[in-house]
Amino acid sequence: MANRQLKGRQKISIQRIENRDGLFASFSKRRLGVYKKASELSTLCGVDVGIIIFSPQGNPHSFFSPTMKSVIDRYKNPNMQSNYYPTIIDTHTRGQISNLNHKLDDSRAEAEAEIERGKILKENDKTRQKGWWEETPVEQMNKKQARELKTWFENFLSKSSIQMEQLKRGVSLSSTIILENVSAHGTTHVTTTG
Amino acid sequence: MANRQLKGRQKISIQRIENRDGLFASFSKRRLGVYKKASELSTLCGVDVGIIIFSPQGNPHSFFSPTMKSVIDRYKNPNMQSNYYPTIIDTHTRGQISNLNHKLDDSRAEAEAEIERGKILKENDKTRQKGWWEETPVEQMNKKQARELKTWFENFLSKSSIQMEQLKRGVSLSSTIILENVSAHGTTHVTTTG
DNA sequence: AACGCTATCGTTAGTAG
DNA sequence: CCTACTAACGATAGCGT
Repeated sequence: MANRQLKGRQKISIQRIENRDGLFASFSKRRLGVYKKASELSTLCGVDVGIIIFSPQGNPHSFFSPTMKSVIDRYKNPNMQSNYYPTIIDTHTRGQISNLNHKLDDSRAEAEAEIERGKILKENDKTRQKGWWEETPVEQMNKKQARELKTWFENFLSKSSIQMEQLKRGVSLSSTIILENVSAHGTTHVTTTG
Repeated sequence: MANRQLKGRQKISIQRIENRDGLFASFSKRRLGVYKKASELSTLCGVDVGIIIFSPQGNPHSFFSPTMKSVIDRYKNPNMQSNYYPTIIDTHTRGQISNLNHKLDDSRAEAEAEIERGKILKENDKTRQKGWWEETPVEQMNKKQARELKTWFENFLSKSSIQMEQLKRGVSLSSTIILENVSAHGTTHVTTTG
């Protein structure tokens, strides 16, 4: 804290950042920013949100809110109260997480997952006022990612059932089984680095 | 402008909004806010972003940036310059849009699409500094939405090819054909009300 | 019920550690 | 790479039209 003559935020024009370090820094900050906005939207309005972002390196990151499971549950039972989820997620997830960690067979992936998870939890802590979200662990499934994304998408597909009917027919997959295997938890956040 | 004693923005806690009107208002504003953040992220960092949001009424909205087509193109040809897209999109899209309008056979959907389209274009106009984005028309395909989402997802799947390989096998679909039929354009924004 | 306004809040660029 | 800090910018809640 030597040079207390900071310039603070300056205006930038929205065009590709050329500086590599600056680009990665901005990507990290803004990716989380988008997630936060999305989670706020989800909580405020009680809606389902899914996001997929490819990093500059080409790695996929995804974010789901409130939950893949909640999407299905709510689809099946629209009258379910919204405060039904917190409990389910809170109790259901803690066990899930450690299970999932054991399922990760790539130790590097596991380490990364742990870091990422800690980051998000900390973020939650910083802005604590989210109800279920503030207690929501984050799941990392580098190895299971494809399955995850697919399952999530399937669920969304099934939600807009009528128009989708014909398309669903072309898509096999036992979404439910996969879902129950790998994800029955709170907001999901998947990152792959490989 | 009678009562100039506005309170301005007040702090809110992030929990479900009970007031229906307020909820819808917030949803509209914040959905666009998320899109804007996502488009900025996409432009600043040159990355692909896809978002799906279900409205409080259960209608799916989605947002893609920069483009489903760009995702594939970039996947096929990673060395392609980023300023390649603006031209393609600008010229390619204008024709696409009117074509798509003719394809809409539900007049209600068409009307809604037009409103939505106008809204986004106006939004673009308000924040003009985005390069290709400021010229990017928005496409509405209520009837084609399922196909769209699917195609987009397929493209993302194919991008993270190695891990996905086995899963892709379970998913048939001629993504490319569909893509070229209904979308070869700039940022895509799909909304369904039905 | 979408749009304009503006005070205020929340996000983030710039910077240092 | 991440964390912290700050100042500035950008998003938006609350109103009014």
